[in-house]
Amino acid sequence: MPELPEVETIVRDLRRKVKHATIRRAIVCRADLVSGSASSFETRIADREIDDVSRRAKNIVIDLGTDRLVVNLGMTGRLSVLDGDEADPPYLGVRLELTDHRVIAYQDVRRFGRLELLSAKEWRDRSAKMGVEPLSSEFDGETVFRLSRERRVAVKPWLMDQHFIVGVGNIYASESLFRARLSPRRQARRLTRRRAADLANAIREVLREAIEFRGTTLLDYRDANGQKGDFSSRLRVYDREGEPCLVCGTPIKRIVQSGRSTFFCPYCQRG
DNA sequence: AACGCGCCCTGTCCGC
DNA sequence: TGCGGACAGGGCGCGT
Repeated sequence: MPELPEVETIVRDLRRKVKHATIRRAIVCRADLVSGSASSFETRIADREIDDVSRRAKNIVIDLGTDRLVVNLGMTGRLSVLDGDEADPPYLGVRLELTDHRVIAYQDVRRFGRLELLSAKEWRDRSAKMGVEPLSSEFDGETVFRLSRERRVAVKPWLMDQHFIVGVGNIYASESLFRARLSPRRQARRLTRRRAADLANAIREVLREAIEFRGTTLLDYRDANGQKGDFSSRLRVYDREGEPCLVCGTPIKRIVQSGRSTFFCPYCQRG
């Protein structure tokens, strides 16, 4: 479900709401969602203060001092702050009860998500192995050019491979390629420096705009307040099969690459 | 090594 | 109306 803009939206909400709050106790309702045993997870997280909330790739990182609670939302995970007197929401996986009686709730219909408790060092090592952040200052056309060398895979699945660039998933991969006027089927290694620069700019632009609009809700995504994202209506190709291209009017095409849907304009994206 | 594919799981929608 | 299949924002592990 959530790609970089959706995760970033949740992180900003959470930071504002629960930074410096203290977790009184954790209750694991679905043991398969947490790493290690449910009881050790509950024990380790009790009586911890939340020093900060941040994002790395598509992960929400809750800084608990010596430990990091790392939440990956999978396809349908939701993290929200509840008042505490309300009933448990559906598909509740984990409840983090705060000392001020609010509750951070993790819900997940499909249970592809994960909550992991790592030491600061374990998290640092994990983070060091991840790809480059597309909104960081080290990301530019040269980065895209360098990382794509010798990659025979098509550029669209390459964009979604978190070993190279993080945070871009199925929606924003299609949207970035449309803005850069690049064919999703082109081999990554065939990108010229010029095309790589166009793609880097398109990625940054679409991610920034999507964050401004608080992310894209197709079905399940909600922010930390339970609200939908507003970027859905700004999508130019994703989920628009058969509809006219907003630039040239050609019907948008859907193909399958690496088992995932790709949407593109066969006329504008010949390059 | 790099890449494609199946799988994890539940819900929804569409065609017959 | 009912049913089976396709599909859904992610990521891992397997085989080639």
